[in-house]
Amino acid sequence: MPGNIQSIERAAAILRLLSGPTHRLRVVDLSGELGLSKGTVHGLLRTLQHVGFVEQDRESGKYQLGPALLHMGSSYLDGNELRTRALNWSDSLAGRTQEAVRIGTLHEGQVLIVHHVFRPDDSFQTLDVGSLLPAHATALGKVLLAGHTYLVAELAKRGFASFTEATISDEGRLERELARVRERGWATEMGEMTHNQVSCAAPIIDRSGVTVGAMGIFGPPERLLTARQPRGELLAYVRDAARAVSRELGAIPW
Amino acid sequence: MPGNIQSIERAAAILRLLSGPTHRLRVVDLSGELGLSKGTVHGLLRTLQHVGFVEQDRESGKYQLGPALLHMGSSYLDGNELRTRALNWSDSLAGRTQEAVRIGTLHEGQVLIVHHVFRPDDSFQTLDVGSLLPAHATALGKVLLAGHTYLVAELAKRGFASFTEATISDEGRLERELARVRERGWATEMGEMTHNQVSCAAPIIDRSGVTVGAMGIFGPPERLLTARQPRGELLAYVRDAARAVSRELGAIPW
DNA sequence: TCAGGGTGTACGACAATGTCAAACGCAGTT
DNA sequence: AACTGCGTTTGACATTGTCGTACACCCTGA
Repeated sequence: MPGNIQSIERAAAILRLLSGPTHRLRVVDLSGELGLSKGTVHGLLRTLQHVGFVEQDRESGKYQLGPALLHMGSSYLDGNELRTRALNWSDSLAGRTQEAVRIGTLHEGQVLIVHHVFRPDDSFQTLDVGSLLPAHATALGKVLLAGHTYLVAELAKRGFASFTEATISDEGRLERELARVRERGWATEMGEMTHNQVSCAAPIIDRSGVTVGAMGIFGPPERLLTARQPRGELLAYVRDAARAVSRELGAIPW
Repeated sequence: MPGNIQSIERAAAILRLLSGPTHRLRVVDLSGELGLSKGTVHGLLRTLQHVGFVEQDRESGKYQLGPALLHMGSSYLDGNELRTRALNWSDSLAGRTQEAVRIGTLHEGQVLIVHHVFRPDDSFQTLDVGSLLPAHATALGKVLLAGHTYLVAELAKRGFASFTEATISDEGRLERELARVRERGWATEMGEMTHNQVSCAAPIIDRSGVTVGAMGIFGPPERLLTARQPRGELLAYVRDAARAVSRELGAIPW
């Protein structure tokens, strides 16, 4: 790997920090975190500001992400084949199941939500598109991990965070769970990330056979489950929809 | 303005091209467009790919935007004070008016949609968050331009595109329209961007008195208009909501 | 009112850094 | 089989970004 442009890598590191839990950071915070001199960070920030990637709060002097990123994020979605192909199918899946639908793909070992259809009722729901979810604690993530085995060992180094008492945070148990996912062709998750919230999902596969995404529904257990298992008809709808999208992507019907 | 880091500016230019109408571009397209050597562009792309800002379609070799941008875009929204403060008010505005609500801010002379609440019925609607709309052909844009007068002359240099026969594409007419917007405190738009689609909007003002955003509703004329003017009660709701958000931002009540 | 520590910002000098043009390998065409 | 187009790699040059220091500014507390 001959030469990566380091000023760009540093700029990206700054943006990554700014998209973390603290949305506004000072120059010294960034320079400390990155181990760079104040002046260097300031130069990077100035150009990032000039291109609209960051903006500065004139009162506090702190820096935050800029509007250009929002537009580029939505442009990414427009060009994303997975999402484009899945648009219709996810709508009809939501209609059939009467549940919220999400489509995710892997990004840095987490699940990036690229599409989200609200549950078709009038309840207030917040859009998850653009969110990063933990892979080991969501049905979408399990499906994706099942298709990219090498990742599990890598993620294990950082450890698997526990969100509820149901979270699978042991590598061995997770591996066994993923093996089941692979053989059955779908995954479930039972309150492993949020209490009173369960989900199931199936893989989306492209023409070369790799799992490029996952599609699933989520909601309260009393609606999705019978006898501690996903209701059969819901599961069938999910798997059918994911298979339909795969076929649109050029996968050989299976 | 001593020294902007040019590799970052060039990287940003690449990303801007990739977020244009053509979502997949080749190295030569980019190098031609930017006037840079193929090798340079390739180096930039490699680094951008490494940080997840672009990805390469392995079959065609073309480059497109990457998933990291999606996450950063949504992170921008999380940290955006305008949107955060407006969340509740836009929901209630949509409920009261039974119409779709949008909130926009200025970005590079256009209207960047930072929030969008669907019309509360079951019709299929596509999310506009992240979209860039022309400022001169939307009610949101007129409100924003009315608060940033200097921009009109600047935009006039590039010309005002015509979308329908109602579009105001003459600078003088637009200036007069904006003067009316300023004195009335709200703007309308009647099929000037899309046929059979009208909108009205009011300004959102921060503690220092500058117009930082605009909030409005849009929909078919038969629901929004009476006698070729926005229905009084809808307009009142819009203005009330925008004023409420302004107050949350610290603006002095007026 | 005046020091003090904190911040964001500007300025240089040095050399590490990114750039360019030319060459390579690999497709699909002709 | 030669050719044209692409993405990619290489290596030498000097442009470019980096670093430390120094400045201007805003708070805080005495």
